[in-house]
Amino acid sequence: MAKPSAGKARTNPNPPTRQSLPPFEAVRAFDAVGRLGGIRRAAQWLDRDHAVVSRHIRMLESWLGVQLIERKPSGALLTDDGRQYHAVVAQAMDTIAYATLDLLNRGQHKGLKIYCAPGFALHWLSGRLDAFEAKNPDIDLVLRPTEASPDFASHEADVDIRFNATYEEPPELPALVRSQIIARVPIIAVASQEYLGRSGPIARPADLLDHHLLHEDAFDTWANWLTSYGLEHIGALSGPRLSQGHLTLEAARRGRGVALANRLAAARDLQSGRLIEIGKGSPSFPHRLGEYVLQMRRDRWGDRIPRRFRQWLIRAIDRDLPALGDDAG
Amino acid sequence: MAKPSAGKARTNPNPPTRQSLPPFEAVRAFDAVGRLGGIRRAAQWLDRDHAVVSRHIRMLESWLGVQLIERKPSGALLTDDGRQYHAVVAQAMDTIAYATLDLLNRGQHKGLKIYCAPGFALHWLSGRLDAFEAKNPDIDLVLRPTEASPDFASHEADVDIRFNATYEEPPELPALVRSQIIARVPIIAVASQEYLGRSGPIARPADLLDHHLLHEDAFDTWANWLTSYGLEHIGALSGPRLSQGHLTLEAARRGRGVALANRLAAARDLQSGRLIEIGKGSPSFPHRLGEYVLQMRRDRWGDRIPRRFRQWLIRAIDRDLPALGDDAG
DNA sequence: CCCAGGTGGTGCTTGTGGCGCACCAGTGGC
DNA sequence: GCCACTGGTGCGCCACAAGCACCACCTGGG
Repeated sequence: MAKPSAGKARTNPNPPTRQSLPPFEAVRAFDAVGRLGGIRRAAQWLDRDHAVVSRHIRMLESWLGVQLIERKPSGALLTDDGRQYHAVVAQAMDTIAYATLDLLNRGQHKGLKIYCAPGFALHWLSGRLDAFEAKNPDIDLVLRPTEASPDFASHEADVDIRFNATYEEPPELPALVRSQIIARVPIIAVASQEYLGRSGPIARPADLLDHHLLHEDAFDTWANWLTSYGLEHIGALSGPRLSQGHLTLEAARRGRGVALANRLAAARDLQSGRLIEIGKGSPSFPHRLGEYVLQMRRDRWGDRIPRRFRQWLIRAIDRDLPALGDDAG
Repeated sequence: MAKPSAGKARTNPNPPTRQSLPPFEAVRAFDAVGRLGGIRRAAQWLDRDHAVVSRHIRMLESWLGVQLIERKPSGALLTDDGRQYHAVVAQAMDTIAYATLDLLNRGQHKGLKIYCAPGFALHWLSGRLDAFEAKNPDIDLVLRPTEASPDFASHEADVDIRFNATYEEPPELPALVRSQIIARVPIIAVASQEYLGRSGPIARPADLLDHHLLHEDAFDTWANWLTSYGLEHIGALSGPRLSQGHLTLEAARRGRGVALANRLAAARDLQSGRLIEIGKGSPSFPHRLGEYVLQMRRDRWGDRIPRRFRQWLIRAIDRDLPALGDDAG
């Protein structure tokens, strides 16, 4: 007999054939179905497609060689074997879940501090974040729109979201930061219908040089964008400097000139018609792309809470993206 | 509050945040490490690479935000948190394992009847099957070398293993049978050193027509193989018909002529030098491949025992394959 | 009567996570 | 000093989980 080994384990020293535990995802699905009495209901609870749960149950039944549930048009009912098995399994899963929660509270990672580019917070994140909060009531969320990234070294924030134009030099990241692109969005010039009606025509990017350009903090944004279309020697640009993206959009809405924005930030105005995308679909204005990037400490990448947030974020964005990337719409 | 729903479940009607169960493979790894006091030991017990276990533990710690084990050069020791968590988790896993075993015995699928091409049984399977039996003492194994496939419809066997040359028309499978290729092996001509010394040279496949060809049941095998090299109008072949593959090999060993065999069946003789592969490495003899195919009832594909067998089989073959497919060796 | 809204099942495609391999670094006994 | 252990890690593979779209079926209500 092998040595009972380290740490005076109080657990069963002669484990059962641990190797023959059924595939766990299937057990989890079975637990949910048993609890809720229906495959679709269980799927909803597990936040999965019902097809997944259906297959898991069948696989478990096949694996065990025992029928666990009866499928009725009204839902799924446990068989006798199933009920017996479920009682044990559910109890065991509860045990693990409670112990896990205890431990989670011990490690006091209950907060998630998100720094974020102001535009993204205003136009997208703030409106959807409550859905994430509802799903994760145990997480203390803090969202803070800022101009600059946090100091990750001093744990100023857990997560940061920024926007970079792909035609500009990407900012250098510290070695301890890991990043992931979460969305690619066109960067477009926009103005109000009224402004376009009374100003000169815009057939090519160069035409914009004769227009009222609305700037954020610096002139670079417009300059780089125009340069990316092959314009050289743009010279000194002029126009109001409004310090923040949403102020330029506001000015554009009021017909004060042409603003540069990414389509996500301008989505609502474009849809309502308050702003018009200049050169939309025109071959003279091929899309210039920007990307939203999520960044956080490399060594925290796998942690439970930011991991949850990342998963939720990319799924939520993927849901919205068709409306943004679509050229025809 | 939602309805407590069907089936008067005796289980906790107000489940804890089931969604926040940790990834299960990680928990399983942690359980093993806690039991055995070392990552490599746990890996061996779980029949996994130690890298996997190492990563799972780190992931679990990161996910929980709590350190579970201390790594020492002498092995891994549970921390206080870890010990506490492990006691609960191990107990719960035991519970599930026992309940599962109960159910497995209820569904009396304890047997596995394997039909198999005689050559495969003789040269490969029979020698390794004891390893599978040792790992799965609960399974009643029956291995039966047969010339023909079993009748799956009447459950004559659970699993069947056959060999097909890829240049021949593959046999039609019944609709209820599912198959999987488990190995690709060159089909080669072999003879003894002594025979080759006293007979004419063999530089091209056509030269074989002047030789003593050792046949299995019918002449087709040689005929098809030769045809695959572009030889036409081969005419009537002659030579002894020895009814089974291993008899032709035996005859070849004794210098009675040239036998056709797949490299797996001939492996031992090739290695010991009793047989020589004709045209080895020569551009005139590009490899003709055959494949071993596992087949079984489609509706039993996912069942626990054949599934286990399949997994073991393909892994065992993969371990051996380099020695078979290797041209230089 | 049929149709709308519920149930579970399934073929196809995609993406991710589990995995092995090969290699590394640190430790301790002989 | 060597060697046999320990655990950690970058890389590439692939099986499996998951989503999607669609199917067949039942049932109750207009």
